[in-house]
Amino acid sequence: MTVSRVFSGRGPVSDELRKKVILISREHEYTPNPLARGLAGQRTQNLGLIWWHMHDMLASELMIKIVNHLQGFGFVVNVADCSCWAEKARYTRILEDFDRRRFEGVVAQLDLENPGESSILDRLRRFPAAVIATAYGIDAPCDQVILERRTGFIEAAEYFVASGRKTPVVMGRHEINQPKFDAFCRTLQNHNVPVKDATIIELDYPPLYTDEELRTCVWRNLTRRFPQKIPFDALMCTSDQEAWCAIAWFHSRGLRVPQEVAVVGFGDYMYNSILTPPLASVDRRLEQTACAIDTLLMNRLKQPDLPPQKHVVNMKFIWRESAGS
Amino acid sequence: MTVSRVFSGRGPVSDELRKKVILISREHEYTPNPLARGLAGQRTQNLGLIWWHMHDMLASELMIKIVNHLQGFGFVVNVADCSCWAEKARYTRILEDFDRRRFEGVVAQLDLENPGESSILDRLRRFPAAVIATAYGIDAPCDQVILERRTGFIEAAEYFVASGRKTPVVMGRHEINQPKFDAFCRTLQNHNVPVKDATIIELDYPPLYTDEELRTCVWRNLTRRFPQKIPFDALMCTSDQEAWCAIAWFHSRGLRVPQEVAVVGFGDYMYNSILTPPLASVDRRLEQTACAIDTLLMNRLKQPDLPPQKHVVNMKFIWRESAGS
DNA sequence: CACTTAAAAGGGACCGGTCCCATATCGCTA
DNA sequence: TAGCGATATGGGACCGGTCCCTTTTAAGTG
Repeated sequence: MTVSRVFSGRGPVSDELRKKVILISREHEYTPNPLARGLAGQRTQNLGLIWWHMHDMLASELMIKIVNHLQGFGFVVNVADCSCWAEKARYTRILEDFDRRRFEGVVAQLDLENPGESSILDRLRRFPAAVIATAYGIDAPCDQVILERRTGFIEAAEYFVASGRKTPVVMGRHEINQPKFDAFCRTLQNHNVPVKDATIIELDYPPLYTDEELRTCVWRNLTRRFPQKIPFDALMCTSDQEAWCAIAWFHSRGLRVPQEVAVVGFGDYMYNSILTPPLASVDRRLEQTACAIDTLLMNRLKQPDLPPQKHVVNMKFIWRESAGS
Repeated sequence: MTVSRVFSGRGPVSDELRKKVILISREHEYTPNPLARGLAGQRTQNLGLIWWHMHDMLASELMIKIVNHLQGFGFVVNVADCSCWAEKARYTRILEDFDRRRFEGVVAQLDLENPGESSILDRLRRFPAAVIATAYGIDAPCDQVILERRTGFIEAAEYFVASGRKTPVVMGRHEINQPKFDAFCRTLQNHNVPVKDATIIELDYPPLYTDEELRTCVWRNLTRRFPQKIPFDALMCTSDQEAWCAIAWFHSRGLRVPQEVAVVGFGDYMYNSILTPPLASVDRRLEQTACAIDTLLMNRLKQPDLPPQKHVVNMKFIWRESAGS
């Protein structure tokens, strides 16, 4: 009937009648039933958001920002979490459910590095989808925002060199950080700083860890590797936590930060400007990332046939006193 | 038709026919359409989760835990955020939308202290709802989990007294923390420790603040109030951030923590066991809170006519070195 | 004023389930 | 074997919209 035209906005209705409909429906507190709408037409005003693991500050903060933005566009956002890394099947099942529920679009956090994701990508392709990827140059058949973490390492390395450090090193878990280590080392080489085995300090804590475990791991590795004197004058870490642990260890050795060792963290989570010394870090650019995701998804909804878009967000070095001057 | 019976589980079907239906539907990859189901029956398998402001670590972590649990029960969770404190209208509008979409239940974070919430409560009552409340003894007509923060303050005060501190004080934003201050002071009095004006150090930073602003505020207030010697030997704070700022200030004055001042934070966010001195704090009991919410909501869905339930979660003092011994 | 043409309004099938009720099936007793 | 009740199955209206197509209305033209 005509009422449908008024509320959906498609099809011609005379101004006079439209006003009458609106008036009457307001009287009766009528609003279209979203379920019926979804069943008949295809617009459910529902979006899905699926995350590999939300228990991660980047993930959760980002999620909240995205939810907030998408809400602003009038969507209802359904959140799903696949915290078990191993369970690819669960991820797929959730996507299937999204499909059944006729969600209009999906925001997915995905590790495109992992070749096993292809079955997920297949399903994802059925929606207008925007993927947050941590991959390095992989072509997925959907829109993606790429979190380029390496820029943080490059900028830190450059800062170290520029401020006269002779022997910068980098520390972190090896498995997931190799590309960042490479970027760091390459930058040093580009500035004629020799890269040795000792330039990379590998940590071996598990993917899910307590602060206590992290602390023990950092102290153990540093103590084992450098029982006497430390052969470096600048340390880049893959997280702020690691950086704080390292600083505590340096202090326990009587080393001053940044005079004797410069330290830079990664992520810029919190407390960095509160504690002493204020910790230099790398800003994750959450706001930009969230905006990029939203824009990509909204554009895709408007123009489904656009070729896949790619948006790179470069994370940025933030100077604070721990980096020295 | 019979298929509906098989999938919905209500109504009698012979085993033979049931097997046949399942077999065939598997062949055709058939699964019931949730939208149609919601439209006809009333079970949408949708839950709503509405938060006053998610940009808050307690809120976001809690939300993630709850989403995770509820997912486990086969629900799809819709997340909504009303970050603007002032906008009560928005909250109500979102609840109306939940209603229209026939959500089966709602988890709501709400500040029951605020008398203006009654219109929200009215709407909330239409659903099976579980409310996370920060209120002190208010009776709402729905299930609630009450986050009892005061226990943390009471336990800290008791610890201070027991460990021989003579002049403990408490610090924080006045507006929202008065009940906690009261609990702290009352505990001191119960142990015959005199409470003076100086026992409460009020901070005046805004509800939304940067780390920088917080730091400045703490330093300014401490410096202004205690230009010479500090008249206390133990400090309880309303957040870990405040505690770290205070510790930094004490260090700048040459005071040792915990020897000359014991310090306890609140929230036990992160880094507390990594940094020096390890910071005593109060655990927010997120896991318990999330479980309580889930249980309450699931029970309510099963038995809608149960009288409103109330579950109190007591936050708990966590000893670490900064509290002294 | 008759005649074309476009815009506005309404009719009815359909989306894919659930639910009430009528009918079919079956075993059991009298 | 007719009669009965309980369980199984199928029919049809309905939930509340959208969309295609037809009919009505209004405006524009020779």
